[in-house]
Parts: sequence; C-alpha cells; structure tokens
Amino acid sequence: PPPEEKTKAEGGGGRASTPARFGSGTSHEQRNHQLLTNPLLNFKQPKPRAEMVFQKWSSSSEMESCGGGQVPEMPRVPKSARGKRSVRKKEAQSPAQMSAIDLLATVAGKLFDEGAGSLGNTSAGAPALAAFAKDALVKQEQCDEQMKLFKHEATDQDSCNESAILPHIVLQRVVNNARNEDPKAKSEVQDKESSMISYTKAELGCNFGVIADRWSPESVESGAFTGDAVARLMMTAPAGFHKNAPEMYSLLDSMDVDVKPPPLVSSDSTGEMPLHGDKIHRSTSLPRAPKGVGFFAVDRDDDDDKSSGCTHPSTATNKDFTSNCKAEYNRVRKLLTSKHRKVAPARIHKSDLSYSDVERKPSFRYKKMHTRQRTQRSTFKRRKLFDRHLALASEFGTANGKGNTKVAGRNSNAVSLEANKGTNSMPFQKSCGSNDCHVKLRIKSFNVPELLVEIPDSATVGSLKKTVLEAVTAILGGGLRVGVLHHGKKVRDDSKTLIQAGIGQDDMLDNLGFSLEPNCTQNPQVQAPEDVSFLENIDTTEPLARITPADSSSKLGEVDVSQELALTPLAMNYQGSDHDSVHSPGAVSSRDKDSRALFLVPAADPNAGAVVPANKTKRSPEQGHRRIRRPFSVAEVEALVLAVEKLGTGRWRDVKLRAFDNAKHRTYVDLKDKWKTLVHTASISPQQRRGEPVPQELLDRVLAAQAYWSQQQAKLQPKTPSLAEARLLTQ
DNA sequence: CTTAGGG
DNA sequence: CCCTAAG
Repeated sequence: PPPEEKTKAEGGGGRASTPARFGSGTSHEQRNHQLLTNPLLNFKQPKPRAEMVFQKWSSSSEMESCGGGQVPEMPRVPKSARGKRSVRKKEAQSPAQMSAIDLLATVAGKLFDEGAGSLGNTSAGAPALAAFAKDALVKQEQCDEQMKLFKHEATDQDSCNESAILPHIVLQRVVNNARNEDPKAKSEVQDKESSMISYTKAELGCNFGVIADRWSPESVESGAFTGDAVARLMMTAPAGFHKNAPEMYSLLDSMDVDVKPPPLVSSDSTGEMPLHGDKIHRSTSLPRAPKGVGFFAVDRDDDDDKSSGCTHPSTATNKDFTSNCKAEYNRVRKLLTSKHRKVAPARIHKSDLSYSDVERKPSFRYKKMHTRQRTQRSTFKRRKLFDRHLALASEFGTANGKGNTKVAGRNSNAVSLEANKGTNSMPFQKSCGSNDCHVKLRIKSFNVPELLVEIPDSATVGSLKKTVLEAVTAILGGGLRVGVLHHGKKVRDDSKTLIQAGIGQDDMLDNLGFSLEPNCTQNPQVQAPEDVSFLENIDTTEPLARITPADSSSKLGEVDVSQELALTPLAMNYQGSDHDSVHSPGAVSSRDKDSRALFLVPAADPNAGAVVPANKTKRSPEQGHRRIRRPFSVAEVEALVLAVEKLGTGRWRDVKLRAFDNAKHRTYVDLKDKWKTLVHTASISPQQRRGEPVPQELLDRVLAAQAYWSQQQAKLQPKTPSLAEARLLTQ
C-alpha cells in the first residue's frame, strides 16, 4: 500500500512525466517526512507508519524494478500515469459514457414501459415484436430476458444489418431482421428501409477501421468486466441467435412503436433529450493514442432530425424511428469518419461537411483537454450534460401505483454489432475502395450492464423514473467501456488491424460483438490494501447496491416514497471471473491505456439548445443543469476522511484520485466541498445536522485532520516567518 | 486544470 | 452543488 508515495509523486513531478517523479527528491522527501510525522496517521491508523515506510521503500524499489516491483501499487496507475491515465480516461470514458446514456435511455424506457405497461410476462422468447415490446421487461425476469435478448442480439447476424448503434436510438427498425425469417417481411422492410439503408451506406461509408481502432482489446481486458465472463457471454449468445432475432427487434421496436414511448427513449426521437445528436463533434485524436482517440460530442438537433431524418416513411409507427435513424446514422458516420479525421484532419468527408463547423470547435476544446491529460474536466462536463438529460428525463411521468414492482434489468453487456453489407441484407459490409477496406458496422444497441430497481408500488412513475435515473447515473458515474469480442473472445490487442484480428472477414458478423463494461478501473484484488479505499469501488459497488433517491426526489418534489434501487454493476459480477484480464500483463497495462473508443458527448452546443426545442419539455435545454444531488454516504465520508488524513486538505485532486477515482460523479471540488461541510457538521450540534447521520467518530476525525492539516499548512505557508505571523496575530 | 472560497 | 478568481 503505497498510496502516499504515489500521490506525492503525482503531485510533484507527476504531471510532467514518469521519470520526473523519481527525480524530485526534495518535495518527495518532505512529503514522506510529513507523512511519517503525521499524528493522524500514526494514531488513528494502524498501519500508517508501516505504510509510509513501505512507500519509501517501494519508491526506491520502483526505480530499480519498474516492472512488478511494487505489486501493491500495481493496481494503481503509476504516478506517471497521471497524465496518461487522464488521457485514458478521457478517451475511454467518453465512449463509455455515451453508451451509458444510451443504456440509460434504453433501460429507462424499458422500465417505463414495464411500469406503465402491463406487467405482462410474455415469454422471453416470444418473437412477436409487439408482444415483446409491451411486456418484455417486467419483473425480475427482466434480467434474464435481457440477457437472452442481448445474447441473441450480439450474435445475430441478420439483425445486424439494420441495427442502430445506440440504444436510445434503438428505435431503429430492423430492416433485415426478417431476412432469414420471412421473405415477405424482409422485402417489405427493405423497401421501407431501403432509403435509409442507402443513406446509411453513403453516410457511413466505409470506415470501420476507426471503430476497431478504438475498440481495442485493452478496453475489454482492462475493465473489471472484461474477462472470461464476457467472453462466455458472448459465446453463449450465438446459440439462440437466429431463432431469437425477432426478439431483439421486438425489443427495439417496442420503443419506437410504443404509443407512449418511454420518456427517455422518446426523448431521442422527440428531441427532448439532446443526448444524441445528429451532430457529432469529433475531437481530433489524441496525440498518440490510437485507441482512445475518438471523442464525440453529440448534439441532437431535433429539428434536424425531423426534417432531415430518414427520408422514407418507414412504418407508420415510426416517427421516432425516422429521426432516430438519422441520428444514428449520423452518429455512426461520425464515428466511422473520425478515423479519417484522425489521419487527415483536413480531410472531411462529404457527409461530414455539414457538421464540420460545429464539429471543429468542439474538437479543439477536447483536444486541449486531451493534451492536458487530466481526465476530470471532460468527464465532468460530460457528466453534467448527462445529468441534465437525465434530469429532464425524469420529469416525465405520471403517477402510477403498482404492486411492489421489482424490476431487474440485466443485460449481458453484450452488444450486438451489426454490419451492413451494402443494400443486401448482409450484415457485414466490406467495401474496398482503393486502399482500405472498410467495414460497416452497426451496433443495434447497448444494454445496461445490470440494473436492479426496487420500488414500492406506491411510488409514482415519476419516482420510478427518478430511481432509474439514479441507478443509471450511478453506473455512469463509474464509467463504461467498450470491449470487442470476436468469436466469443475478447480482442485484446488494440493494435491489431481488423483484418489481422479476422474482423471483417465473412464471418465477421457472426462473431463480432461489443460489450459494455463497467469501468472499474481499479481492481480490488490487485489493489494494495491501503490503497484500496473502498471508495474506489464504492461507486460501482456500494452506491449501486443501494441508492436511495429519497433525497433527490424529495428535492425535486417528485416523490417521497421510499425508493430503493439496487444496482449491481456488472463489474462486480465480472471482476471475479475476469481475472485473466487483470493478471495478464497486457491487461494491467491496458488498464491505463485502455481505450474507450467511442464516446459520445452531448455537446454543449449552443445551437443545440436553440435548435433543439425540447418539444415536450417545458424547460428549454439550458446548458447547465444542476447536477443531481448525491449525498455522500457514510462510506464515502469515511473514505474521504481517510484520504484527507493522509493527504491533507490542500490536495483534493489527489484525494479524488486516491479515494474516489472510481466515483466519476465526485469531483475534487465536490470532495473539497464535502470536507467543508463535514468540518462544519462536526462543529455543530448533532441536532442541527441533517441527512444521513455521520458517525461521530468520523466527525471527530474530520476535526482532527482539519486541525492537523491546517496547522501543517500554516507551517509551510508562512513565508512571513513566525515573527510576522505573530505580529499579525497580535495586531 | 487545480485550488480555494464565497454563494 | 455551483461559480469563479487565481495560479
């Protein structure tokens, strides 16, 4: 458990580069000394001393053996990684988040449907779309069903043809799903969809490479998720594939078709939720990261969607579909094209031209951030946006009482990937223009890793929504990553080309899959005990496990019903099984550099706001919506206290990294603020305190730490010697 | 981007 | 939590 060292190093030369940290002897030493002498550490913490020593030791050893020297530290990214890590996060997370949103939308939609709809329990396997759409997701079975669906989806070749990439847009109709099943249907669909398809082709063009590039093995492996578990999932998927293809569609369609589209989902089509946009801002790729290069900001322009959308009427049921499909296409296109951009920024795809202006600005912004390598900013911003969206979403809702419904949604994480082969219904298309062969892929939807929601029947729909939102948000907070599975195996080598990986071959569709993985950066098992403040995982585990929206809901005035939401991020499930990823050298390293390739960000595009008249939403999409309130849990407080005891009160970023690295929704500013409130709380009478009571013990520690570090700070600060200080004081 | 504080 | 000035 080398926390200190690490942090210190980070603080010191960390920013610059790895080497620097070792070099900076002075501050380093000082730090250690400080630590050693830190009473708080010594007294309150059992091992502080040892730890510190160890740290020192480790640092030296580290120099000697850069490799596995300090096993304990391994879990954490090397100090040097700071920059790296940030980069990684930016890259990786973004995509993840995007999916997360989508997922959220999807899940929410499902939940809503369920909630609003009948609790019907149509068989999971029911092929009928309509049927599925309505009942599909009710009850605990939901999880299982989803799993099934996803599995199928993942493996479904046929379905792939038409798939949409994002969940929210799940709406896309499956054009070819029928292909194998019903010739008529197929043809019919095709006709309807043909225009769309063509559009797709044109727009998407051939750029699969980009995606592949970003979705590297690392992402798969690095995540807690990665691992065999995923692979297994994927593998299993194929089995039912053909048979169940319809299910997928039904699922998808349900959203579209549903008269009352789930708010979240509908938002897409309606434009209430600007999450997905027609416009995607693509930032230029990172300087050197082939993998995580793509950042996307998506602006959704409802107007655009409507007007531009897919030309063909599609089915009567689909208004949404049209708009959605467009959005999807655009998105895809963007993603795909991003590669080009990366290679040759100057070059702009025909399709991209329209967006060029919009896109570019954002790009710069992101670029800058990337350069910085600090993860937080972008994350936060994104998060903010997401939250906002979520919040909006949560607003819909009518009161509904149902029996105590327990909804468990789970998805295997597997994402179906679809490729289009030209107009044919071929899922996979490989178009070799001149030099490059491009593969067109379409991801129908991403499912939410796992979502467990428990809510009293007395709760209102609004509360349900809120709950779901919270749950999803929690997941989002952890971040998501995308993994690529080929033939049921995780593709770990990001550097491999699609061709090398065998992706893009004829079999591709069958065997290509994407998975969403909770972004559990830190693997507890690997982490050093010290460093493993539970908080690191807290976000993914604990919070998810139990979220009590009461607070937020009450604030919003939605419902005060006691709601409990239980989320179990896949991470938890997979962490255990996914050892290999963790242990494998590649995996370890990958963790830092893991690429989360795709990442869509609801762009904070001014235009978006104006252009995107949230149809239904009363409120105009103001840019910055207040983030949802997430009261600190006792566990979080404890982690915070622990971290502050060690790091002091002036290094919030380090505190963040140390104890809340996995809690994407906790910024260092949040932590600082929380500390502030904690100090205040500790100084007031228990009767005056509100919210979840914080153990007095913790509060005491807060005061102690505060006092200690204040003093420490005072010591260091005084440029003006004690004399001056004294003078000031006296005066 | 981080810190530090006020709101 | 938000917003911002400073660094």
